[in-house]
Amino acid sequence: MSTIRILLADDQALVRGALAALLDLEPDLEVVAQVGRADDVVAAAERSAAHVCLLDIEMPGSTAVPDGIAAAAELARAVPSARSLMVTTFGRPGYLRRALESGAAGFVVKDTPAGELAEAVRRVHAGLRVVDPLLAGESLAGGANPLTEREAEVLRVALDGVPVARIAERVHLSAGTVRNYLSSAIGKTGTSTRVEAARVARDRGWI
Amino acid sequence: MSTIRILLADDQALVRGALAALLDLEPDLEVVAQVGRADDVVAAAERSAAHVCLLDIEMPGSTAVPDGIAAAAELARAVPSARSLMVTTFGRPGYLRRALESGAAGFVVKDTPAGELAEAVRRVHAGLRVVDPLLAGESLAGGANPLTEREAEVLRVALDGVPVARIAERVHLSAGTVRNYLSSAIGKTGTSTRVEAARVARDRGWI
DNA sequence: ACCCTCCCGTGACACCTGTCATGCGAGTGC
DNA sequence: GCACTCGCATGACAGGTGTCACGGGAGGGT
Repeated sequence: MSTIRILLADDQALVRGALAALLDLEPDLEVVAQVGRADDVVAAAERSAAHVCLLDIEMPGSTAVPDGIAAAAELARAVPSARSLMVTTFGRPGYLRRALESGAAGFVVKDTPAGELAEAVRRVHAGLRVVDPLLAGESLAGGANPLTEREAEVLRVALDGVPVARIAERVHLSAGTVRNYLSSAIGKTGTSTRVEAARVARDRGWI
Repeated sequence: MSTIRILLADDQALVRGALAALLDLEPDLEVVAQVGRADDVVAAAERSAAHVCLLDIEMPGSTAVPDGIAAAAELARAVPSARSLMVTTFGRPGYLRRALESGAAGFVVKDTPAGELAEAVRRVHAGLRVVDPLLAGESLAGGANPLTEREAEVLRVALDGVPVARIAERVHLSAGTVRNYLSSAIGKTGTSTRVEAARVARDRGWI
């Protein structure tokens, strides 16, 4: 039986190398490529003919492919023979939903015991879906994203606490309009300031 | 020659297990304990007679030992035979300074190539200091922490964007006093809102 | 006792923000 | 055409926020 060819994508070289060491302990697994940027994934997957791609979500990239979820979407389109297994620090419900919508075959958080990773890779390679059952429950309970595209846009900028005027110029809207969207988002999130609203929206994967 | 006994402390089980796999590839290194909380470090280090402790900084813990830096300080006090090597995601200058002040013998970021970790462990075990040279430069350039203890305290709470009134009750001060401290911190950080101030203070390791 | 410093609080002011009602133009469907 | 929705903008208001000057009171040193 031939080995499963794995691509590792994580921006932290130490974690990448450590995961490679962990997976290479398994005789049926072989790490054939490693990248540190989301926009390098597709090319490396093609070149290495990887079967399974372990993708971190929080990873730098280009504007077109800014993170691991976007990389999974690109991969599903460009290299359909490769299957994506998301490996992420944060178990945000919205991450899971967006990852599965983007064509990922599996989703594990970095809290998972190390021994289970190899098994997750095998299951993904076998065509099964692998999803943390706890997280799947949260994701369903959380419900859909109630924010409009504009609300999400201003919230993303509001995350780092800049004044409304600066949010307005970054998104090319008037300050008054920005305040309207923020007010609406504050209502939908049940918070009382724009920064609180932005933080809960991020934690729910809404932005 | 006997092996170097290593304790691994990282809250993410997968990363912990992967680092263990990486280090166990080296014949002279042996991972003898693993913990996932800052306040478990000292007991595990004593029990396992570890020589070198790899400590993640961002790690949950008790109020007395809230993170990896506090664990390093406790370790230096309670188990002086064990030496600490900090391994962290964020290369914030203040982290480095605080870690060294707390008695850590080394400091590497998770961007480091995987092959260098084992060497860092050996050097720490040999009594040398290991510090990322790039980070060391930044740390010196950054200068000392200009914030007073109170300013740092209110900024920590301000990080998540809650209204001033809620900051005031959490730190047991009047709202007016909180606004005074925030105003001072905003001036020292060169920002214009409390959340911006809190974020730059955090990124510089001031809080 | 005296002065001095430091921490905390208060009050006042201008500005920023969150909320709400309203309006205007560009589609869209009938 | 007409009504309708939708995205964006405006204006007004109350309350929150950042800034500043000032003051009391608890140590600490002499």
